[in-house]
Amino acid sequence: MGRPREFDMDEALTAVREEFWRHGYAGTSVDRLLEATNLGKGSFYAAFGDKRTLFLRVLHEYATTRVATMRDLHRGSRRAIEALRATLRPALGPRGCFLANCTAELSPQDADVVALARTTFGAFEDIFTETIQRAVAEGDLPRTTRPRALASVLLAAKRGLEFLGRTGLDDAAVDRVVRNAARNLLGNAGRVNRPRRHSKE
Amino acid sequence: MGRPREFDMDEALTAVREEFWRHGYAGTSVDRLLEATNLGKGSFYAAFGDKRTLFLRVLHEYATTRVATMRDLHRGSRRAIEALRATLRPALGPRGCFLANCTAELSPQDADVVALARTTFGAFEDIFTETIQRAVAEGDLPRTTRPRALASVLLAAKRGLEFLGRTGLDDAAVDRVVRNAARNLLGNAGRVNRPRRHSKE
DNA sequence: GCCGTTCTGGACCGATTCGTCAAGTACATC
DNA sequence: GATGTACTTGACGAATCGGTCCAGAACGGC
Repeated sequence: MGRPREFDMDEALTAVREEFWRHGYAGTSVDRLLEATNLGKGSFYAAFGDKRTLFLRVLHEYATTRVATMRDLHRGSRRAIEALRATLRPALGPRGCFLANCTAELSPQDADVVALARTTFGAFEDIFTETIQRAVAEGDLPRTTRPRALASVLLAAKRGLEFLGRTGLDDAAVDRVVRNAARNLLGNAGRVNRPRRHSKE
Repeated sequence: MGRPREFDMDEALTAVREEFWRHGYAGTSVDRLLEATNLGKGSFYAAFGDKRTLFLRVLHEYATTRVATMRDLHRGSRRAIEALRATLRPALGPRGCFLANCTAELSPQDADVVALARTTFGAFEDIFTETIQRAVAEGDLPRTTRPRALASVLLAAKRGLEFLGRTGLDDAAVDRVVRNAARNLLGNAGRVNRPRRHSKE
């Protein structure tokens, strides 16, 4: 009943997320969103409500898919230790994590964003903990490992590594740090396909 | 010659930094800055130039004093390992690091901020490297330690820990992660005043 | 006391901000 | 094909944006 909408909802939401991701919340004007989605003002406000509501919506969607992806990657891994190593490597490119960026921008003034960040990264920690327990069972981490403790450190390291990627550090440099972090935190057990390098560093 | 300015320059710059810190670059209006500094528009623009120039100025000042403070703390420490442990503990409260926040907000669009971030955190890494070498010499880190590699990981961990503090995690929880990180990365050598804890965790 | 210089406060500017609203349009149902 | 319903387009509004400008005020040098 009624006139069907002409635009693809998912496409529009993706475009919106991309804009907020690139320019931050305050730095993204509604006009820019209209341009990115090819929507008129009426359609926009009818479909999404105001700017902040839409922002929280795409941020929530982003967070839940990130958690789901992470869970799949960990549960689906053949060896737990491999999932942990892969997790350390930031795969998001120079834009960093959408949620982390928004938290950095808005944390002093937006309790909703902070709450979302906490539950999301808390979920990450839970997933890590589970995988670490499995890695211990599989003999790739020492029996003395305290899963939750290591998981929290792993989470912090991951966040820090992702940040370093945003300071204009080239991929090779970031990758070096990632490998160092992996060695320090996860040891060398179960390491496969380690390239033989003879760099001075 | 001429009329002397009525306001205290340092006070004004501090107030400006505080506003940018709390609300981000895009989220801080000039009017807000006027209110925070108690300045008229004429005085403001005459003294500081435009918004972006002022922003970069306080950001630069922040970065250089952070580096200087860090250097003093490390060079002035009696035992190198103590400085490293202390560094891991985020001392900035829930607002996080001003420069890191700005980098997260502006990195895709402001090359100047990115450049400042890189040199600043690069300087941190240099300082860490120096201290780690000292810690090795003092027998608090194993001789097999690769200083630069550990320094980069330490930097990433520090940044990550600081971020966790922004997700509304209470201080006790953050502190637990800090201790875990310290144990994983720095070992237990030279540990003093370790509180005896018997928590379940 | 006079003058040149610098600072101050606020009026003012055009552009942009987020959001509303009304008039028109395209479809489903009957 | 008439009707009702939802979507589309863009004009419009009040508020705010960053920034300019000017008249007046407060000082140092003479």
